[in-house]
Amino acid sequence: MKKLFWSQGFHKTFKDDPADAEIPSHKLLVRAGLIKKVAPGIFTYGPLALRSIRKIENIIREELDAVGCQELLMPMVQPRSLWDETDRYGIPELLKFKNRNDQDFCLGATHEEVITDFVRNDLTSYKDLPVSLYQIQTKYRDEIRPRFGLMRGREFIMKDAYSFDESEELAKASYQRFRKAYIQIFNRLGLEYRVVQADSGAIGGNLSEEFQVLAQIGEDLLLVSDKSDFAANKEICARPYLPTDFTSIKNSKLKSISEKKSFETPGLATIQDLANFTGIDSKCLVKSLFLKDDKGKPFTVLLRGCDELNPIKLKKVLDLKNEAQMLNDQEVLALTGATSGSCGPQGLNAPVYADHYLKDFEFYLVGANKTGYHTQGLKAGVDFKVASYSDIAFAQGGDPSPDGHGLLKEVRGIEVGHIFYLGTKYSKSMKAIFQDKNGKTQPFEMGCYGIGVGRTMQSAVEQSHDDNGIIWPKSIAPFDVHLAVLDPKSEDLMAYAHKLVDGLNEKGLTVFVDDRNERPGVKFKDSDLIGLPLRLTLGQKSFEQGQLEILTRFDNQKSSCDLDSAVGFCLEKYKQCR
RNA sequence: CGGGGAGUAGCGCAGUCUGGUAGCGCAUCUGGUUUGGGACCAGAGGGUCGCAGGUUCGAAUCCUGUCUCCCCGACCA
Repeated sequence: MKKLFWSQGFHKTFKDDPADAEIPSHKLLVRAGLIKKVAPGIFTYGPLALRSIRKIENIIREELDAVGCQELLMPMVQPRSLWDETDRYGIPELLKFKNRNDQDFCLGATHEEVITDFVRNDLTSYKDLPVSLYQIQTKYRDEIRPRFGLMRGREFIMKDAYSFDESEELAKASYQRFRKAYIQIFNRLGLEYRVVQADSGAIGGNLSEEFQVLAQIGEDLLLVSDKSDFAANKEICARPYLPTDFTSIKNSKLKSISEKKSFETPGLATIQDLANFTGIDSKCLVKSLFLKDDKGKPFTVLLRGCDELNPIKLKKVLDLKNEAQMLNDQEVLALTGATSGSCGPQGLNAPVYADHYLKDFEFYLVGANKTGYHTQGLKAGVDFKVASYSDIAFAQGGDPSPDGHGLLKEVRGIEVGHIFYLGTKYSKSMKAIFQDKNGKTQPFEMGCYGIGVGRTMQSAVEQSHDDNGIIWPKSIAPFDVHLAVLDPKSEDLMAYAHKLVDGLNEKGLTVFVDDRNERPGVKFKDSDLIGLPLRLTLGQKSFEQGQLEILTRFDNQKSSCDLDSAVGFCLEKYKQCR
């Protein structure tokens, strides 16, 4: 549809913010009538929202088609049997149900199983590779807590793509092709974003990047270099080793901690307490954490006092199935004989894993394993054994960038895209194999690639709005032009409006015409709220003077032109829009 | 699941403490006056006050139970 006359269609806007919305983009999408909640995390997309979604989808289609990816459509309802093959039916996000024959099904939360099943047995030769396929489809994930409108929904539109290759090297080449296509896509969408290193999470694999739209309300914490394009999700951001400056020990009232002795430290519970008590900077102190692995076996983790344990890094270093759990107070007491705050690594029946920043710690000042006491002068390797030194703490803003260029700063992002190299995780468990050049059977090397379509739309709104409403990037605006006809009862005016719309349509611009019997103020407010790139105002007064007024929404600048040359003028103005 | 808050007209809310038979703004409909930044006047429609039970002459209001929604956290392919 190239044009829409409001009085003939259904569209509703609202003055009040919805009570359940917290962030601007959510409020604006609801107020502008684009989306309406049906149940938590489940929305109806109104006609205008759908137009924007279709534009996003089409940009995705064009760029993926350009790299040889084929579109298909998989079912939303999936049989349990497929998920049992990969042992993923237990994932709590799956919405499960039975049919009348008591057979188990779930709603598609992702489609690795279905796509792998689609190609196996039919894609059998290396000669047919590489293959990549994508779909744009509604997914359902039974999120614990949906929020922020389309940002974290239960039902959401997603583009998911999958690649199949004959070797790791070629799979990684496919990954890079998708990466490039994604960059094209997000550039065309007009979003401010970063490509960040990411955790591959439960989906598996070991090469993974996220496309993060930068926004204050983003749920993800990112670390980005101020000097290079390095960026990583804080969850996994590496932390280059740096030696610690120990001068605060000399300047403290202890002067030195090399002499081995215990002393009373009543009531100290945190590292900050100990730092205040001793006058030593927390970065020269060591915190001892006590955790247990999958099997409940306890172990000790040592970090600098100023650092925070990163459970995802720890999980990888220790090759755990799940993230390690902290011991509770009773368990700590049972293990160390002291209450937490007075515990250390020495003399325990629990292996010790230390952060690599502790490598140059000559003497440790830690809890004495006796409530209310600390011990100084302990030496790693003498008083306790360290199983490994590795990077297990969170990187933070101000740390050096792992790529050696600049310092990291913390920003927030909305994950709108995610690309993974999967390896053979799914192809192996589902026996999806092909014959290579030597006639040997091999499992496919796979990759998977997602884009949250609705989330992308809302991210654009989050990134581009003002107090009065949305400011659509023109690449995804529901219509290109908002034509406010102030006096729709005037036949002359409406006749001109029709002519103008036809002229604009001919030049490829789509037009949303506000021809309602409303007062001008209402129309201006609604046009600001809906936020199409160009607003044309057609009123009786200016019409009689032969003038048409034009406002570019992105900078709210007004100009006007002769009625006769309006189409050309609009085209010029449209070009200036972002 | 833990902690907090809330369910009253399509939307946003007051009324609940102190029980007396439901109200305001927006939206909707009718008539009129208006008409370049969310108009005004007059009138109208629309609510078993989340649900169930109890107390009471009488319950939106008090008691018990239950369901749902929102926020913070845990989770997140």
